[in-house]
Amino acid sequence: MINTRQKQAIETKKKLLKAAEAVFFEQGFQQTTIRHIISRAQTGYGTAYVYFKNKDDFLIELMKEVMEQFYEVASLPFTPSTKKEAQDLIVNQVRLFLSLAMERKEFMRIIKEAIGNSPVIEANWQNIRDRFISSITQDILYAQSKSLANPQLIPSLVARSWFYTNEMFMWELINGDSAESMEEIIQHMTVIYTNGLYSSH
Amino acid sequence: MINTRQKQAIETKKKLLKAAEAVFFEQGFQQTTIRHIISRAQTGYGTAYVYFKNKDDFLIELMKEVMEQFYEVASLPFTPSTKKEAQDLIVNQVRLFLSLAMERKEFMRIIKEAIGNSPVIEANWQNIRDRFISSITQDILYAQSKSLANPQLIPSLVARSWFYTNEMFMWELINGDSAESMEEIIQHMTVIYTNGLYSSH
DNA sequence: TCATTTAATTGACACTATGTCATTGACATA
DNA sequence: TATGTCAATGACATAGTGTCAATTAAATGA
Repeated sequence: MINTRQKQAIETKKKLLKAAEAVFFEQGFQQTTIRHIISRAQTGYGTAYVYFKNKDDFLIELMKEVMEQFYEVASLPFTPSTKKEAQDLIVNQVRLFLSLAMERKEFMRIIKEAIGNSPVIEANWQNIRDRFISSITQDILYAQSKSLANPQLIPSLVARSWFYTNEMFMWELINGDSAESMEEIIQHMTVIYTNGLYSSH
Repeated sequence: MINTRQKQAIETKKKLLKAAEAVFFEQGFQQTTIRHIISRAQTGYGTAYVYFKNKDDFLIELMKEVMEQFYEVASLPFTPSTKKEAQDLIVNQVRLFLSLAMERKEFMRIIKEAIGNSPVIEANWQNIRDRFISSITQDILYAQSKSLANPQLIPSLVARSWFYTNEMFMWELINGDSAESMEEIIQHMTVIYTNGLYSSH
């Protein structure tokens, strides 16, 4: 059912996407121009605009897969019956979140750069944030209902606090300017989150 | 000792700075062009480049005053002898940090936008981060030496965790998308930081 | 006072990038 | 074979940047 023409079109779009990814990695997002991309893809200038609205659009398409993976991590189940169990589940989710980002280090760097540059990509990232935060909010509500967590705290506020810390350490790790290992970071974040800096020790 | 010419020059630079600030507020950082600025300042196009290297340079100059104020908040003394006292000092510092940002709401929004756009401005902001983080690191070391804080935690890691939360809530408040009041946010952040989510209650 | 030097100001220019659109030509269709 | 369709194209209009030679007006000094 797919004729030569359609194959050709799909092929061209793929070529452009691959070229865009390569150029993004080599030059960064800001430095990349449409001309760089079409030159690498060996297509005419106008061809880029047949398949993509603009530079952002290339990255949005490339982001889709990673976005899906983040959404999966965000929606992991959380039904602990003890504090110990809760801590284990939390550590596990953080590890998945950070590992996923680290597996796509270069790509995440491009996304970081683009967030500050393109409102559409910022909105995409905000979507990921919102999914994690609402999922964590549910988790805290559950923990409160089981008398595991401090019932006086506002779940959505605590969820944001927790996610923001995770996100910032993620960017730190992506940039490679953390002196500590990922595991050390995970352990510390979790201890503070669950027990606090001034807890009994 | 200042002659007419020098006065003229200072006046022109001031005019440009005021114009830049106004245009940044009206159009945002990205949308603003040099032509917008010189048009508002009623100077020739080339004049902008006599006093400023480029658009970033305008904002860098405008940032200086706020940067100083952040540096002051970062270097507040911290020598508590009880946990209660520690908590009070922490709450106080956070309140000053968030208040300062909120007093300059529109300006902070511009800075946020520019951080993602200009590596130089990002570096400036990273400087503020670093000052806060190293100051908080010292505070934690002090608290550990007085047996107030968990001695097993790595101070610089905890400091980053704490500052990142503060920073992210600051941007939230700046954007006006927090449902909660600043005081609620401060209280929650501090409780989690010092006692943890799962602490005795 | 007037000629000369010095310095602030200027806009035209060269350059780079974007997004559009009329044109082209190869494939599909009858 | 003739005709229609659509992917591909690059020239063009537009918009922004940063530079620099020319201009203008103040400072200097004989």
